[in-house]
Amino acid sequence: MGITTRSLYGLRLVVYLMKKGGSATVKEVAENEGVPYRYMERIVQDMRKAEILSSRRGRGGGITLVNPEKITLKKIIQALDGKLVDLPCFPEDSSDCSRLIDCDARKIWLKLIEGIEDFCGSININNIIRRKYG
Amino acid sequence: MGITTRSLYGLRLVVYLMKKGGSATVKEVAENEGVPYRYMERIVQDMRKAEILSSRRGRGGGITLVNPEKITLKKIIQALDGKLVDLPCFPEDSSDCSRLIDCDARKIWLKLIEGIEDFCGSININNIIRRKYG
DNA sequence: TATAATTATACTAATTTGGTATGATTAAAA
DNA sequence: TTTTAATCATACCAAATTAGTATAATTATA
Repeated sequence: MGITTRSLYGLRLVVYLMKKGGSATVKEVAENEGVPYRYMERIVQDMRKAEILSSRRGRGGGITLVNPEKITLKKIIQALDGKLVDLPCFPEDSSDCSRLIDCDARKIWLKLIEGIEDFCGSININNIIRRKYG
Repeated sequence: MGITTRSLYGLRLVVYLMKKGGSATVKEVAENEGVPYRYMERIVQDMRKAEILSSRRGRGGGITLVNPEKITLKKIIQALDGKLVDLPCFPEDSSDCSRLIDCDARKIWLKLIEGIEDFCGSININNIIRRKYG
């Protein structure tokens, strides 16, 4: 289970903006966080689509966190990697994998996924940065 | 965070052997679990090195779980994928990533990893199969 | 009108994953 | 003692994913 650089950089972006307590340009964040600018641009776009942040175009524009106090690790990873955990045994599509019905192995994986989703959903970035918890 | 087919098949192997309650040949397991034989052979080798199972060569040989009651999801994934969760920000090597000292983002990732490791370590396959818990 | 920003999309390179292939080794049975 | 049935050790390859670049369009301000 690998953490991608997309999520890695996405979290850095969120932390950066929270600490700054306002807006910034993508360029500023990329430079300060050591992330390739073009790459960061694309990460920002996905986060905007997921409504983690909003943006303003044109000179003087930039990005702002939408609801800082509600951003969890789960949201960031889902926005950038699509799924939090990807189980490659052909889930909802059914048709494939004849073993699916009453597959004990699969039940164990689903248990794992549920646990990870709950846990990631409970990791509130703002609370951690503000030292409210943990 | 993707689950690999190696871990997927490794867990199937463990469940198969537990239900059978004894030994089997790699070929038997591969056929019954719908896994390519040569691939399963390599998975078995890594699990043997991790002492999840033992093997006997030659005609009449096969594989057996070593301590079925102690096998967790953590052990299986670590044996087959190396790390449970891989954080690509150059950890123990230090030298790389000048941001490392007091990096809040990294602390959050380490918190996640710790949580996942604890959780996976608590998922005991035998207990689940025997319906002792869960 | 120039400039500084985001947006959209296409492309490419590197790495990882998933799987094959080949041959050696071991041990039991014929 | 030879055949057969099993694991063991490596090397190889192809497909998919990930990481990152490139280009041009759009938007808004100065």
